Amino acid sequence: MTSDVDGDTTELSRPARRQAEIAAYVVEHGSVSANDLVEAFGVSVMTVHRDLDELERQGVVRKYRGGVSAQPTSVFESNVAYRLNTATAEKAALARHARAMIEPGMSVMLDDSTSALALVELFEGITPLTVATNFLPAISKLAELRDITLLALGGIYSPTHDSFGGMPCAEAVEALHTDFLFCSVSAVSPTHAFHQEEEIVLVKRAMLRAAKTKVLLVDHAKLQRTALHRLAPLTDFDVVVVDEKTPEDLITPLRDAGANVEVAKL
Amino acid sequence: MTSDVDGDTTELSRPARRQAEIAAYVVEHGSVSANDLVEAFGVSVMTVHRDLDELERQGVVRKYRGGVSAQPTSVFESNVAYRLNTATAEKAALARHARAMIEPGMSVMLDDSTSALALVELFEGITPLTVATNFLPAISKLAELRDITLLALGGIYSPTHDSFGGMPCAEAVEALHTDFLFCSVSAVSPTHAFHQEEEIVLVKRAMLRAAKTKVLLVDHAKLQRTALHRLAPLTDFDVVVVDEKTPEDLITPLRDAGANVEVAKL
DNA sequence: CGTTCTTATCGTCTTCTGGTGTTATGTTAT
DNA sequence: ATAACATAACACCAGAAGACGATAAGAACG
Repeated sequence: MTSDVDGDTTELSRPARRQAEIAAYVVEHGSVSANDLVEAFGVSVMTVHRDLDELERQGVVRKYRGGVSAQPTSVFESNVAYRLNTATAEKAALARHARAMIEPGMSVMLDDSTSALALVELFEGITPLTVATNFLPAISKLAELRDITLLALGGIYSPTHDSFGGMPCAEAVEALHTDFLFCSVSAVSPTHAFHQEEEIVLVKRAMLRAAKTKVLLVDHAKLQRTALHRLAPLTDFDVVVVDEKTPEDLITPLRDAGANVEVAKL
Repeated sequence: MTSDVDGDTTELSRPARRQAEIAAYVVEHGSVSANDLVEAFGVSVMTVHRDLDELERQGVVRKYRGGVSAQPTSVFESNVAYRLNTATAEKAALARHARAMIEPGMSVMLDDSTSALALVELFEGITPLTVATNFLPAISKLAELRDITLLALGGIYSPTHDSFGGMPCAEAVEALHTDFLFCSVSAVSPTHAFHQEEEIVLVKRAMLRAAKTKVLLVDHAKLQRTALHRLAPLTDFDVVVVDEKTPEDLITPLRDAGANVEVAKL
């Protein structure tokens, strides 16, 4: 039996999904041998090793002779493959809601979040548009679109996030000023937004400074989690968008704390 | 009959090749109708339009009702699809020669040239390595490689070159200093390197300032052409690599002018 | 020195998407 | 209004790449 992390199991190719599941399995067990995984997932040793190689490349596990061990769960949680797997329907709803705010001719900044990626899919038709992002999948997609001015935010590539970061990226952000920022984080308390990794926080903070209207996209799973680094108070965002499945009693505290919460329908 | 721009017709997918040929056709005829192209290339109207859309996106032609017209040939010549089509064997040889200069642990900068792209293919095995580039195909490829620190040089995306440029890019370059720069240009005289587009020149100049050892990759076709903007004297480059097919009487003038010319074998 | 684990290489299979034409609908000119 | 042209929306096909396992060669461990 495979340990199903999340309810949602659509989207994403089979190997990628299995890799995410293996990652979860490893995190859960601390450390396991290749043979354990062969049994648990019913694939050949070779395939297991290939999966583990990829996960190691992304920085999620460490390989040693005889098995693998998990890295701190923080990096697992910010792993792209994992994130792509979770709450895709909710993210699509958030993206549609965000899209409605954008008018042709505007400039938009996107962070390296899968929610932002969902938004990119909807850009065709709101042209012309200027989009700045440090997220490689988003960059690749936008490069193929007409009538979109793409401003890539360079920096040091992170295989875990599939995006660019570090000081070079922060500097690139600082040179800009856009109408909108759409971003997401890994955890949201009633008062603040949080993220696990300091490097990412660095870039996100810069982005917050570089945009006029700041929008935070939050699927309801984020509201019950916590993470290490405090990114910013929710009142720093002009809008906080949550999905429809968010229970009322989680929304109220946000509003009480002064956040401007909107609910994305469907 | 299709107008064959260059002797070489390998590499590159069929549609991409046809698009390059269509582009050449349009440049030659100044302006043509879609139906002309249907006859000339033996494909359906729909396909012609799709090709033209793509070429327009790249900035190579302008569409209007009833046909298309050519843009200045300079942009045609710097079109990626076109460049990928030319002298692939020579570029591979140049790349192999360049590869031999690189040792594990070094930092390398690449410009948005197809010669540089050929070099990327050879990077596996020279790890660890730090690579900085503004060329999207190179970035995508490098992102998948292990043990390579990828530093993306962001900026404004150019569909024609499939790379990032402008001031943001130049600034990103200025913040760096690498061991090597491998770059190429569109034309080389006995004394100078040239390029058609000012924006590109801006970035390349910055790159020249940001690297310790500067290597210019030149396939022999470049030696008989000229272009608008003077980029730099050849003596600014530590090495100028030419391919084996270059006639002696084209190499001698370069050496006489003080360039350090090396010939890439095979 | 053998055992266990890992990697390399090959062949097969499948999946998928890129490329295309056809038909139908929309748009712009005259 | 109608003809010419452009786009949109299917559906099809093929080639390529991905995914996987079996086997064999290689490396680390005891």
